Amino acid sequence: MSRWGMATRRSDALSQQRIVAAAIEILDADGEQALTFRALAARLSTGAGAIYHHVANKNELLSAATEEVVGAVPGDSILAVALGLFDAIDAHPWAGAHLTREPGQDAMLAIYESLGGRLPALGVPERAWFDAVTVLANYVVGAAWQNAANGVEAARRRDTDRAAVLGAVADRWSADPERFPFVHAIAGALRAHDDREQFAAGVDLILAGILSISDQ
Amino acid sequence: MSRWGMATRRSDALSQQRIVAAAIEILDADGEQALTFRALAARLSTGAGAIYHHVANKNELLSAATEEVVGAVPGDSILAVALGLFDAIDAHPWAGAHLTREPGQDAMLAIYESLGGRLPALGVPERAWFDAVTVLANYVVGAAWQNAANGVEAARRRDTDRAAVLGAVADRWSADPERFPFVHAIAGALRAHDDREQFAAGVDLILAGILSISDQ
DNA sequence: ACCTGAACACCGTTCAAGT
DNA sequence: ACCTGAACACCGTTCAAGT
Repeated sequence: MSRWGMATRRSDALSQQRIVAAAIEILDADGEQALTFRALAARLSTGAGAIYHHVANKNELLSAATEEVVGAVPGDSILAVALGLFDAIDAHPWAGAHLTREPGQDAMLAIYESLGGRLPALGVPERAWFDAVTVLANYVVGAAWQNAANGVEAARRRDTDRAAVLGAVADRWSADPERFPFVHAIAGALRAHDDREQFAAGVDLILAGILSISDQ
Repeated sequence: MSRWGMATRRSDALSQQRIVAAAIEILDADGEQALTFRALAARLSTGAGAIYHHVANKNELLSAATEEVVGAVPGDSILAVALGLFDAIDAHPWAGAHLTREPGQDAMLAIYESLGGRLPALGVPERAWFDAVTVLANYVVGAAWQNAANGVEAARRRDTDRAAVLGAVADRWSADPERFPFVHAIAGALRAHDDREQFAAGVDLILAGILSISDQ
């Protein structure tokens, strides 16, 4: 064996990294239900059982894939980070689904850090940090996933775009003004709204609350 | 046949209502993964296929069960409604999981209505209603589900209580102060905190933001 | 040590056959 | 019309057997 024998190996040898990369390709191309160990093994030209030598189970695989696409979103401000997460979840809806399915996972840690890390510099007192970042993170992930789910729904119904999906939701919201007067009142705003802009307005509302609490 | 023949029938005849009630019993007793059509059919002394005459599929069944336990939470104020939802999701964690899995579902409509319906009386201008209720609903459902998931985790590890679970999370948050300085800084607050009280503080923060935006 | 792929123990859903 | 329960078309995961 040559002296670089160890370095070359089989060039297609399995690894966590290659498995997660292949999983992300499947998830992005065909959605969450397309990710099965059989499909993943086929794409990696191996057996389904081989994957278990590198990832413990499907949940860990999804967590690793989620960390890959939402970890370390850059941004100079809380709003910039929030919009970065919004875009990442819009591009990878399955990551939004996984983040909400497992609230305590490691990927959430990175989100807490990148959103909350800017609070001290804003002059927010330490006693408010925990509440502030909890509200921010829950809103950012929840609203981004809600938006991404609308995109998935629009893709599922091949004949409609995202505006049509929102219109359909607005119709449903308007359907029962007696039981749901408030929802009926905001249905128009839903129909007219721009997802990303509205998302940013929500972040601003929370920031206003944080600063208002801080002054007390 | 007697003249009350129609009214009596088989007393155990299937119906949406009975199926949903049985599903909730299974979900509350043994958790989400225990709800299978076979287990449900066994509890109802029928065949699995019979259920499909009354509910379209498992997703619809979960949606109906979720509406049952989080629909129409009473409360005089936004905080009271929010705490009612917190308690409902704490008592039925699977409902929290389902609400976050399907953001656009009907049960969410009721939540928007009960949380947002109090905004007009607070003097919040109509242009702020949509943002305000979106932030509120995402925080309430997200944070309540996060809390409930901690309870599920505590139950799963039979030897620990909820405080121990939070302590373990806090340990994880403290583990890497270089990469996660902010998370490290708030780990202490997590360990010490009271879930329900902290949840209420988050609602207050959002309400402060709503009122601050309203004054502009 | 890593890989293979058949086998196991399940699922949700369908559907011919019954009442 | 409603119910029955076997059958279908899958899953994630395990594990004996290979290299």
